[in-house]
Amino acid sequence: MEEGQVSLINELNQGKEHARLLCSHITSSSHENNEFLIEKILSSYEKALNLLTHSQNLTEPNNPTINAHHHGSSRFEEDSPRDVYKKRKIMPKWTEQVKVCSRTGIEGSLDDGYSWRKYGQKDILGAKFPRGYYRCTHRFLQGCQARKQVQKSDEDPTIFEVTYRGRHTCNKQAVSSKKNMGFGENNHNHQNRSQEEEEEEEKMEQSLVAFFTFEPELEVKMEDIFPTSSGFPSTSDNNNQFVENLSVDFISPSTSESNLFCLSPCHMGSGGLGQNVQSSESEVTDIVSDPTSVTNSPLLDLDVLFNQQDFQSEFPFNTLEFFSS
DNA sequence: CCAATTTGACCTTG
DNA sequence: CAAGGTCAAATTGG
Repeated sequence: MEEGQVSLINELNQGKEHARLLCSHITSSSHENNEFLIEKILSSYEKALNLLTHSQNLTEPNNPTINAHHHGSSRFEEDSPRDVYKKRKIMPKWTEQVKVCSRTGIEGSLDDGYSWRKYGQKDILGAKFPRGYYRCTHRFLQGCQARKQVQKSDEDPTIFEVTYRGRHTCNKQAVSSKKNMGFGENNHNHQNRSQEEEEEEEKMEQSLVAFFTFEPELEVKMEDIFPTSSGFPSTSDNNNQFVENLSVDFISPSTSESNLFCLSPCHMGSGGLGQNVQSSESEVTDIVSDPTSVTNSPLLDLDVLFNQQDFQSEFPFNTLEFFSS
């Protein structure tokens, strides 16, 4: 898919998400929260409209993760030892920007409910922080090929860009270990930091707790955004587990003033381009099928409205022509 | 003692 | 050839 289309769909999806969040919080939440969400919704649709208006020039210069190459390579025979590299091409790949809010220290994490094992780390040219490479813990037990890369954002150190590759084929969405949340960067290139600082950061990071599985409503949303996503499991098992693991501070009203925004995955990135989905042709059919996402939002009207236009990440037709003609 | 992480070497890709 | 991605031996940690 073309970059502009990705941007457009992301914007629309984002608007949809904010609207839905607003639906579920509009009765209970504070006034400011509602206002914030409304602003985000307006901004998303504004950007979407701009994208449509300037449809000739849709490139997003500042997002290196968008490289929607569709290698049509349909030839991969036997697994030679070095087929690892071939497989890269045909695996579905999507990027998620995760914000770890740190105002109170514990408001989110990169734990997505799966257990990952780190297998590498690289300094990336032009990036302040190294990139961590993770694979599914059950790769050898069950041959699960899922992998992810985690990179701390240059501008905002509370934002992590998580790129998933391949889906989980393992049954066990085994207990996620607190240590495997993806804070991969270590400090071999930050010599100027004091030991105290490093220890402080480590403490903070280890105390972060899962949020993707915290709010039942959110799980449904994540599946709407990532129809193919196995990265955000929604078993109630996991849910209970994480709730049990939450610290009292986190749940208590005294610190919950703005949990709403931290629970929401932030799709930021310049130009409003944050979350994007790419996939190889072999996966497209999987993505476009399964329109059966049902939520039990209190405001059914709005929900239905948005679900009717459930903007898929991969359209079976030319999106821009469809919208602009 | 076993499992996870670290880290430099090695490999692929553009 | 340089940059990114993976491997695997050494190290760390529970």
